[in-house]
Formats: sequence, C-alpha cells, structure tokens
Amino acid sequence: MRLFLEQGFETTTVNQVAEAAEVSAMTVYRHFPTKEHLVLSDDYDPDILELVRAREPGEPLVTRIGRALADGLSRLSEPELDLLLRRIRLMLSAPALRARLLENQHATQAAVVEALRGERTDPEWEFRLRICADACFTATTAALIRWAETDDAHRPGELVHRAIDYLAEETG
Amino acid sequence: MRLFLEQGFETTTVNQVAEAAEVSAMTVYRHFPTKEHLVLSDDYDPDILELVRAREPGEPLVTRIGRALADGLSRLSEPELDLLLRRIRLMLSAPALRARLLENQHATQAAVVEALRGERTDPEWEFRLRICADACFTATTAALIRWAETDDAHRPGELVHRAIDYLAEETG
DNA sequence: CTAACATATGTTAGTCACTAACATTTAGGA
DNA sequence: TCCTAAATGTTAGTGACTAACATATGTTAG
Repeated sequence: MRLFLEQGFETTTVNQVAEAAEVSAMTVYRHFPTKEHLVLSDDYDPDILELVRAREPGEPLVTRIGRALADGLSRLSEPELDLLLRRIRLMLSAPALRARLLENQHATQAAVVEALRGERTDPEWEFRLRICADACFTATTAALIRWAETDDAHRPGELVHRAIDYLAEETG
Repeated sequence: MRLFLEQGFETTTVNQVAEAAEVSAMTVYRHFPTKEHLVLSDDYDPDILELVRAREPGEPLVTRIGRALADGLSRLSEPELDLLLRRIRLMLSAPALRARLLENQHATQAAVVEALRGERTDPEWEFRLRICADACFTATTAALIRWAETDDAHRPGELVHRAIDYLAEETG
C-alpha cells in the first residue's frame, strides 16, 4: 500500500513490493494470486452477510440489502474508514484495479444471494435476488466513489442510505 | 471471434489472431488497445442514448433508462442477437473479459448520465443519475447473463423489462 | 507522371505479470 | 537428532503489451 500510494499502482512492480517486504517475488505470488489482490483483498463479507440476515425477512429486498450495507459502513471505526478511503482512491487511479473491484463485488453479491435464497430455488426468484443485490451494491459503490472524490465531510453510510432512497423515488 | 470460440479466450494468443488476420501482432494492437477489446468493442452507445432521450422527461429515472435499454434489445435483429449471445457466452468464460465488460458498461453509463444531466449540474443530481443508471445497467447485464446461461426461448428485451419491474416491486 | 508527404504496417528489442519445475531452507514432532 | 512437511528461493520460460525505428502504401500537389 505504501509503495502504491507513493509512486502509483501501475508504475510499481511486484518485484519492488517483494523487495520492500524482504521476500522473493515468487513468495508474493504465493500469497496473492495477482498484483491487484495486494490492494483488493478484504474480509468484509462475513459482516455483510450477518447484517443482511439480521434484518426483517418481510422487507422489500432492495431495502433489506441496501440498509444492511449502509449500516455496515456506519459501523466502521475511524481508522478502518481511513484505510478504506485510501484503497478506494487507489482503485480509482488504476483501470486494472477498477475492473477487479467489480469482480470482488460480484463475489460478495453471490454470497448475499446465497444467504437470501432460502428454500426457494426457482430461477425466477434467483433472478429477482440478483437484480436487487446488483442495484444495492452498485449504489454502494457509487456512494463510496462520491465519498472518495469529494472532500466533503459526508459519512459513507449516510451516502449509501441516501442512494437507496433515490432508487425508491425514481422507480415507477 | 472464431479462434476464441474454438479454442478459448485465454489459450488463444494475440499472435495467433494476427496470423489468422494476416497481419503482424503490432497491427492488432494498433487497432485494439488490449486483447479484451477484440471481443468487447461494440457501438451500441449512440442507439442507447437516442432511446433514452426519446422517452418522456417526466418519467422516473429508473423507468426511463430501464425501458430504453429493454426496447433497444427488443429492436435487435436475429443475427445481431446471435452475435451478442456468442459474445456474452465468451465473456462469461474468461475472468479478464468479465472484468472489462463492466468497464465498458461504465463508459456507456457515463454517456447516459451526460445525456440526462441537462441544465442541472449540482452534484446531488449527478449522484442520483449515477445510482439509477447503475441499477438499470446491472439489471440489464443480469438479464443478459440469464439469457446466455439458459437455453430458454426467452427474449432478452422481455427479461430486462421484467428485471426493471422486480426493482420497482422490491423497493420500499 | 512524379515528387512529397501522411498514414498504415512491419521489425526488433525490451518490460513486466505470471507460471512451472526444481532446489533449498525452516519449523515441529517422533 | 532425525525426519517430514511447509514455506521460501532460483531459474527459465510464456505472453501481453510498449517504444523506436524502418518500410510500404496511398494521396495529393506540381
């Protein structure tokens, strides 16, 4: 992270990272499958799943997933937010990272869909879940990007909250 | 496309593509910035923009963008759908392609946001536009993926239509 | 018809992410 | 202390992509 922030993601080679960590390049690849994973690996998934499960099953899906994501962000501590902010800024700076970010999102989303599938296994319900999870996750991403781009004192959780509201307002 | 479909995307080298096209590898790179662009470049953007602009300005944003996308798909001819289907199947087969697909989407989305910005330039309106465009585009992608995965006789336009409906139903 | 110029293409050599195969070290238990 | 398994290192390679320079090809002016 230090090297990437100092000299940029693309201009930093894996060898440099390896040297800085005092290991060989090969060792880096054994711990992180790609260079992008050095930035992107996190472990928010379990918390997100718990928050989604904890909400009322009767709620509309978008509300349920969206509010869970917003609450999860609101619960992060100041240093956690700092790290998140730096990671997001980095992601925005490199196309390769932006691309992988969305792949990551997809994995978390799959877990959420899995958690909400319940007994219903028909493809139509699966489809509906995917649509709603997609909308919530992209709304969250958009909110985080706005948070990272502006120097406002916005709290990310509140931005996500608002994003979900907009979705409700702009739906016929 | 032929080579990629025959032997897979990752196992086909750019050199092979160049040979098949009877040019040098360098020439390939001058026409397509990356290997992924060989599959991903399309020119649907102008049509999408026109369809979005053509709809009632009074409509909720999700309806407006979502229906425009659904209509655009409904309007494609049989051979165009065939090509689209093959491209989507290919994208689903290679992680690198999946990632870039989302980058592509982002570009089209930016154009839609641009088109709908109008006179309002405040960041809050921009934010709202992004949220809605995101939701519609990911819903479309989910619909296309479902279309490509199942061998049902579903029409993609109709699937997108239904996806947008789900979004409306699951919103509080 | 040709000279001049721009544009498209080819060639070569290089960087860097990533992989495979094998060698070496390190750590922990019998 | 020996043995085994896991972690790390080394080397050599592949393949996407870039930079620099050379060549061809087409286009317009004289």
